Amino acid sequence: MDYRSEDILPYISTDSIIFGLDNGKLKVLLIKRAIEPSAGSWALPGGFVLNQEDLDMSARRTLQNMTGMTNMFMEQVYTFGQVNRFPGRRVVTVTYYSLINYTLENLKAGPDASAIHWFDIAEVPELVFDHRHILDTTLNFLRAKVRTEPIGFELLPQKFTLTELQGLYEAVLGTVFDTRNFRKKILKMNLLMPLDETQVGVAHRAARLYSFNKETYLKLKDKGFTFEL
Amino acid sequence: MDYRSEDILPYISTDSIIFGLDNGKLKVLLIKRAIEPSAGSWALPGGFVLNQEDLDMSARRTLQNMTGMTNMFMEQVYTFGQVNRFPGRRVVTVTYYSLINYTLENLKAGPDASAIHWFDIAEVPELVFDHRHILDTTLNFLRAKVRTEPIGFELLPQKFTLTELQGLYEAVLGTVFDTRNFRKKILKMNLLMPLDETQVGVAHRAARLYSFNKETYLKLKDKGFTFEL
DNA sequence: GCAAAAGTGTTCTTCGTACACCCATGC
DNA sequence: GCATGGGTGTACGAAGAACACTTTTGC
Repeated sequence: MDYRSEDILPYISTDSIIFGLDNGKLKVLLIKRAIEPSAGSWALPGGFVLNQEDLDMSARRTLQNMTGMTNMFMEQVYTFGQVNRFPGRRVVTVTYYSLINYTLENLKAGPDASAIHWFDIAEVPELVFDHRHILDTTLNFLRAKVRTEPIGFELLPQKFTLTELQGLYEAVLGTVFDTRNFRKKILKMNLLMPLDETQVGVAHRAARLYSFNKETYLKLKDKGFTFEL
Repeated sequence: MDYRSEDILPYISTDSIIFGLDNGKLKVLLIKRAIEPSAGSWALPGGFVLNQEDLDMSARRTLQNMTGMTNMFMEQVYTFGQVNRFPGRRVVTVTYYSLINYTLENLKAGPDASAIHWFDIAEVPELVFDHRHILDTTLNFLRAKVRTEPIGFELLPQKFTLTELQGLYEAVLGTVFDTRNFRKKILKMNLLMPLDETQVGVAHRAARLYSFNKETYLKLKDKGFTFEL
């Protein structure tokens, strides 16, 4: 995790907005900076891009170092390059967001951070630089995207109940759906495989589990189908 | 237009995809490179970002130098940063697109270009580096955007006919609309002001002119209205 | 008067929305 | 047996899609 200065692109960083879902709440992963400028403040995880590294790889590396995960869902959002967005020098940052299956285990803060923490999206502390603006922009981007592409599933375990799915959309979009209409709509798309399994260990009627069928989605998409919620 | 090397960010450029509408055809403005690498090839207009210049300003400067226009509609699309996208050195490029009211007058190629030309979107020549990929990505972006935000008007003169408007959407989206349904839908939004003017100099019944009412749109948008075509 | 584009309504189908009760399970 | 969430259908209204003819103007 230590790089020689001749190995990095001095003007370009990537920052990542990592979303997770905990108990029907949308969460975002933040780090506490251990290095100047603004050591001790909360910030989005990120870092400088290496000379021999694609932008996407840079963002993936950040997330991989913290979570150990590879092959996670990740997309570029926007590039912020105001002259004075970063104190003391010019840094343009390319931002990515990621949707991961929320776990508290195995989070590593990394050498540049003294702490790492999941924050409820409604309780994010003050952030360094323009990171609050970046977060807001990304959240709007996510809200638009989640309604027109079936990416929400990335936040859930592979097997999930329809109630969990509805809760995910309610958390991300900040709205409430009618249960009957929501089920009707999502099931009519034929993207969900009903499994011969139900929840276990719940103190009420156990819900049927479903899984998202990505192959079917890709086939339907080719034929002109668009996911829309 | 000549900058000292200490005034530029050596790793970051902006490229612009400039769209215009000519006679119901979507066009894109390209330059012929006058400098190495790949002098003599067609390319997207662009250039390095200055040290004391926001990314948006860099893209605007490019367009301003070519057209003399200021305050044109312009939006960031995506940032391309593959290690080997540019020959010989690492350059990350932030791409913008612009929609302008098509004119052939006053186009200046600038010092880095030996020619400048509007190409029909279906007849774009071979482009340098990854510019073909950038153009394709931007075209997809535009197609998605134009259906959910009233940006298409930027391609038309201030006063236009409904037939011109329909032709614009058909050119951008590559589809055909039913005239009656198109008019019904667009007029019901109440975003168009019918003017007491009609076309002149046409060899058939003169069409009524309309203009887009941006203030009304912004008010409606605040109340939750979304443009959708 | 004819060529060329402007302008206009109705029907049918599809989709969105509103709404309330019984079911299965764990404790 | 009761508390908790799971699961289901129908009726109404709104919006989208299909479709053809008359009007105006320049030449």
